[in-house]
Amino acid sequence: VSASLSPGQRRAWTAYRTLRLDLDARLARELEDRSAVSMPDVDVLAAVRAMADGAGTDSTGTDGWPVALAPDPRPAARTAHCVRVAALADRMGWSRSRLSRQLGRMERRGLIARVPCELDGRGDDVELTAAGRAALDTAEPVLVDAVRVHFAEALTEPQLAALSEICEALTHHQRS
Amino acid sequence: VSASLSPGQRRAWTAYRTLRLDLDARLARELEDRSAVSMPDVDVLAAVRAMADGAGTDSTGTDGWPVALAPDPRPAARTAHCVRVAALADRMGWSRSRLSRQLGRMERRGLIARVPCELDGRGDDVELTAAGRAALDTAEPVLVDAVRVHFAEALTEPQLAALSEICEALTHHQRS
DNA sequence: CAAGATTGACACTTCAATCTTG
DNA sequence: CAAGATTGAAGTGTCAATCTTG
Repeated sequence: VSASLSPGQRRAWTAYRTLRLDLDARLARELEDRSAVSMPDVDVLAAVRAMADGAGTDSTGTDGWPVALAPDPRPAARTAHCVRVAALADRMGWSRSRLSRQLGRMERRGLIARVPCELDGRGDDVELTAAGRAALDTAEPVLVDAVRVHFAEALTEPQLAALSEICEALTHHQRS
Repeated sequence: VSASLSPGQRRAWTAYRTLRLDLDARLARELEDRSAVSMPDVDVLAAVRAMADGAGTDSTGTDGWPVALAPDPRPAARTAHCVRVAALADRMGWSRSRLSRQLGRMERRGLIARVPCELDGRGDDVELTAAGRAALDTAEPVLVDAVRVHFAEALTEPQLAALSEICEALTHHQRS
């Protein structure tokens, strides 16, 4: 099977790919300019806070705040009250290796700490430092504003609904 | 300005972000499984071929084939008949540094060659090797098929049109 | 000095191998 | 040995120097 795409298909693919490149770069740039952290940093900080606090599988903060506007948390598996690396990785949909490296960089910068887990000597628990909490408090509104300005407010309600449906359909189609 | 997003806005953002992550990973994976090259490799190979052959600013191959399904080529600046790194970078919308590194990796793998430019001794011309051409010939249909299966054919004509308009609107909004 | 191009330092990501503890 | 977690090696990307030639 190898013909070309139709004009309509090609237009959509090009438009999607162009948007993806521009928008990601823009959001990352604004976040890094206006806060001390990067997108992956925010993902981790928010996920750690969510697991430490809220306990549950819930992806939404108590105040209606999205957990860092992250994508679907995968089916969560909680362990105890401490935040294990594997549980965090599963919840975020990240590989262990990826998370381990990200935690390493963040630990060096003082955003998180790894403390040996009492209950199970293999590996550590992850905790937010005061600096990590502060950084997250600064970064989250910056990120939400950027998403609002460069994405949400540029679309009408019907457009938002159409985009949601299309993206969800594609995601579902692909996972099937 | 810092309130939360509306439910519709949040749904759209989440759907978009989830799609972006899944789809990119899927396409990259299929390409790398079924060919000897990566997405950035294909971008470069196709852009070099397009500049070496077709000359013009045109982004579409003579046979109606998209140049690697790449995003908008930026306003092209051609120099001579040889492919200079800077011209290639501009055309692709890549930084020089990024392209230089990518070319370095590709040269090591024998996909492209850098030959000293006669007309202007600063820097080299980029050429496809036979292996590079072959790799591109293998990879392009693989990539198009993946885009068709995981993107284009999962959407109806009206959905394709709607998605194109939405993505184009966002891109335009952001560049303005 | 300008322009063409590369490099150093670092952030991010993946895969496969590894180390440690249960 | 299983599971928890990190690490080695390599690809990818950015910014700020840097080196070379015009």
